[in-house]
Amino acid sequence: MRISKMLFVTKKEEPADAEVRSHALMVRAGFIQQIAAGIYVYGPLMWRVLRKVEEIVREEHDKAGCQEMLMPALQPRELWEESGRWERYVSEKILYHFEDGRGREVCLGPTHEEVITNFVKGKLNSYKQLPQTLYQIQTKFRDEMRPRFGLMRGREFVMKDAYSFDADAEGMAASYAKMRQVYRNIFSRCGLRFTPVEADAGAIGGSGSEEFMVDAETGEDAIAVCHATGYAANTEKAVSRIAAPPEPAAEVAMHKEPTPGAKSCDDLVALFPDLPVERMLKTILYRATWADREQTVAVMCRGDREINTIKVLNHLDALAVDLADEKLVKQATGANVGFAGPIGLSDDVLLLADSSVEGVKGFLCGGNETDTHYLDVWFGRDLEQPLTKDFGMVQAGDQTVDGEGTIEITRGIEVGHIFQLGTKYSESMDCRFSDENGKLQPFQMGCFGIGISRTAASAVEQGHDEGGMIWPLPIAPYHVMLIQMRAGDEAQEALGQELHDQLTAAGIEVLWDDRKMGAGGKFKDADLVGIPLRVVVGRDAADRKVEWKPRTGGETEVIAADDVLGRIQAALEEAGCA
RNA sequence: CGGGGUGUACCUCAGUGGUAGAGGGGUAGCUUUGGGAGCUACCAGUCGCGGGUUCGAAUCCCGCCACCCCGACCA
Repeated sequence: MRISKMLFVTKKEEPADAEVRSHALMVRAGFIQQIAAGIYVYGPLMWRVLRKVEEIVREEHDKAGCQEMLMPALQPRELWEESGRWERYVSEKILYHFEDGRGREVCLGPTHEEVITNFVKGKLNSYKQLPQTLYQIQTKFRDEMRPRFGLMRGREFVMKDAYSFDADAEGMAASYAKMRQVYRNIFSRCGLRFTPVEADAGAIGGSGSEEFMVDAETGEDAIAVCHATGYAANTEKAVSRIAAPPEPAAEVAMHKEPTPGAKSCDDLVALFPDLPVERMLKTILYRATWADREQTVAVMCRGDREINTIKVLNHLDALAVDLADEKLVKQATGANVGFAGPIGLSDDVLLLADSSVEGVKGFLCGGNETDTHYLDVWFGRDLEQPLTKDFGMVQAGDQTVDGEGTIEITRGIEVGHIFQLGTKYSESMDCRFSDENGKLQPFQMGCFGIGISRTAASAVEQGHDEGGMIWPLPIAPYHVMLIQMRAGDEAQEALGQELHDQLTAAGIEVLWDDRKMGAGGKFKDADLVGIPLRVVVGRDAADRKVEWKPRTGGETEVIAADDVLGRIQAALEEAGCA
């Protein structure tokens, strides 16, 4: 394709509102344009990238026996009432919903468990038809509270979602394991560095779940990894083993200490320099919300640790667990914020503790009285140890639970998430099949998502330099950038055309910069757009010589025009997209 | 939804009460031609919207809207 005939518009200046490189570069290069918060136009080059990602996704799914289909984005309220998710999605303000012209309520699908479950109902009737996995690639709509980072978190985005149907839990686990491999293949083929991690299932529900994280500093998720043991988990879910707390020198009776203004552990460390922070126990207050009630919950943990509210939420099986506001803290503790403790809390407060408090002797904790803490407190002696469970957040330097390795915290972009749903939707929507004994059973379902547009953006987040984007060859908008130095030069024009035609005939996608403009601008644009392979037709065109100049790495090399095709084919093969 | 910020040309921005600006961009011409080249001329704005104060408002005040950033959800 000749650039001179294309809508190819780049900007010299960065957009003012782009926070991350992928966003800024894609806007500068004209790949995307924002039209509202979290809503983007995909330009011709972007669309080529998205189609390449989609094609890899399709091929891998089809190879694994999955069947592609397409479900509607527009969905009736009734379907969501059946699964019981309407209320929750509406109250969490995720769902785009409105009345149609006849006063019926509809929504734009944020996900498709309801539609697919409804679709297979009455079609998959027998265990003999199982297992099956169906998928689609489609635009999803979610009214994100905070869209950001360009395509990373949009309100409208392209997603691949797949759903598996099995007769029993073993079957579901097998379907899940198969998809796990499909996902590894997909992200590998896209040329991305990624880490599969154990994950929390969140609002989708179900048992096991894993996320696929593209390694990137700017990722929104923190992940705990251990290179020695191969452990990898989202910090929402991650577990670890921590060092035992230091023992007190002597057993002293519990007593109150004045601690004016000491609201945080830092303040207390300053006040009690001889007391290790591991022997200061924090008590954090939360408000837990269920569909029909609320409850104030206090969770204790060691001073050097943090609470993981997702673990608390899962333990309580609540809809939400939020940090208590000042008013609630005063009501529960009778004190200002910063002095909550386990002793003398209001009776209606549920007290829990993270396992980090186990074995802590002679500790300091809040006094439930402004400017007061208790010192030298012992569980068993001064109060009973509350229900203790892992409610903690892993920290860099923790041991893995098996004690075989050390955890470090890195960041990633969640591009895929796979779930074992179990019977959550098949039960609620009464979607069943007949088993070997003729008994009706709900399907064991799995669901599997890939953010197509996010995957594309994450490739840029992972591949860029000061000059611009660096696309992995398998998903680059074109395979090769053919730069013709001077428009109008006869030898260059002829060789450019010859190469373009030859490569195109060989199935290679060529972006041919034949524009009448200075060399500087062409090179800058080539760097910005980031086509990984580059051929320059310039002053040696009459001798049938060109420059081989990949986007990154390596010196510029003068090669014979006749060798270009071979070079490109070798590069394609090496990148696994031959 | 809470807290903070910004809205001026297609883009990036300057402009603190007195005739709306610069750079980039686009168009035309001449010169140039290996890392965003030079000159000339031209194009381009209801200063987010509504109200108010004032002889006079981009500028001051009030309201609204949009976008961005920081916190709770998710691909």
